[in-house]
Amino acid sequence: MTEETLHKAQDEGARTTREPLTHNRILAAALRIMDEEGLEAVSMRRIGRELGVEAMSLYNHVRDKEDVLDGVTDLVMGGFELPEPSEDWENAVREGARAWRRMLKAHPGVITLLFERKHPMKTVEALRPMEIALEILRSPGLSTPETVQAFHVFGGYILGFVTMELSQAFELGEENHRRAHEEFARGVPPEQLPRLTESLPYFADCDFDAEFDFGLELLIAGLWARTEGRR
Amino acid sequence: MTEETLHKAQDEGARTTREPLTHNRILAAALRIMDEEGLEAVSMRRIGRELGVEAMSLYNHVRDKEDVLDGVTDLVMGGFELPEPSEDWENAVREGARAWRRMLKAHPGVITLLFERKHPMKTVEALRPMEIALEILRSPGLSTPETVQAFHVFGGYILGFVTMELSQAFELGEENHRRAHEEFARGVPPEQLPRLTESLPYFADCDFDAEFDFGLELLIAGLWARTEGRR
DNA sequence: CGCCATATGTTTACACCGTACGCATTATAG
DNA sequence: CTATAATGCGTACGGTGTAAACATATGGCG
Repeated sequence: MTEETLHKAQDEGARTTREPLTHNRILAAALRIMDEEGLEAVSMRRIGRELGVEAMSLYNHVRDKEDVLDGVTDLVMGGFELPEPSEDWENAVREGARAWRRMLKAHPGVITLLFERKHPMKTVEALRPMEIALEILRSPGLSTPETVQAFHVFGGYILGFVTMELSQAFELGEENHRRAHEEFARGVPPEQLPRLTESLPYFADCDFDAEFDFGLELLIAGLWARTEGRR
Repeated sequence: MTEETLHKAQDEGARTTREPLTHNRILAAALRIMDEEGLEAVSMRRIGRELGVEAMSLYNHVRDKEDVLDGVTDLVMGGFELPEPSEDWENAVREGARAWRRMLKAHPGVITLLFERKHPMKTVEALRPMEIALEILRSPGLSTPETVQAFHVFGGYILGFVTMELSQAFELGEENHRRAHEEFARGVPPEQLPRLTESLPYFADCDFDAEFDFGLELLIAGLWARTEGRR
């Protein structure tokens, strides 16, 4: 090790603990902000602050904000491990759907990233969950168009259910949740909206896990029945 | 009619064709912009331009932008006519679901308005579609919690399916659609993602109407079977 | 009619956003 | 060492929502 290298290393260690900016560090920071403060909180200035750097410095490692969001999408999807297709088709679909739901709830921002933007995913790893989902759905003998159809049906169900779930359970804390519901209920006239009125308590306090599984089982059973003659 | 009124009327007719700003005119303009240019195009300045007025003038009739978006939500939902509950439960659910899908596709922005914002709807008319949906679902003898469960399952399916549908069919024109899909397909390595590769043509050109009905029938049949003993 | 209060629209200004551009610093290559 | 490239920073422009002060016009009342 030469004098210069030693000196340099010492410099970095002593003078500046700040490690250099990186594409990955930027994406990680953006994901952290998105998960903790919501997608709308992710701004270039906010990411810069998170990394102790000015916003414009990010542009040395990233084309623009779109690029950041694309990267975050790939990051999340690339780290999403879907259970492998098994012989038990019904159980594979069930576990796959639950895994998708867990992932979407863990990173609510990716719903918007995936479905309200033109840009499709770019890396192979990010597309793997989709590949596995198609492989699972196909396995009981579905044709390719039928597989795509099943993907849209299951995918739509999972996506929409989690979206409804998140839109209702947004508040952080039981107390806020309860108060928000009570306040809403006060604005609903029972004589004009009887069904809504009687339903409100069950909207406020319902078992989303069980409800999700219930609808999921309907779809699985229905699709399974369609493939009766092929197995 | 006095001299003054005449004069005034003449003034208004001659000098200024511009009718006064109104809460409703603002909401209508916002809705128009949202449907034609997307939710992200709706800004106070853009609404003002649409009405030949400065942005700040809107604040004489509207609390803030949230208030505008709340109003647009109520406007759309208030004008949304859901088919009345009929004796034929399966058909009522089918037609209800299709009506929801049509509405969400006609006003894609309301998906975001309804599910990515805290503010619930305020007017009775805006809540009526939900009331009717609950009434329909309840009719074959479901308990109230079961009705809520069914609402989440059907609602989630409809919402998610339309979201997927819209996220894929965003491009205006057949040519763009085709080119975007071809470009995406070029980035997908067939040996690593065989299922995705074989599925891509069917993703690019699929019958969403038929696919939607397919999944819908699965849910209807499944739920109908559950109520077997109660009818 | 004159006068004033209220309602409505405008202007300006501030803090945020994404990002184009130019400069300063640092690391590396020749 | 110097020349070049990479990296971070500061400033600036046009966009956003909206607070505050101001201008104008309208309607009521003597």
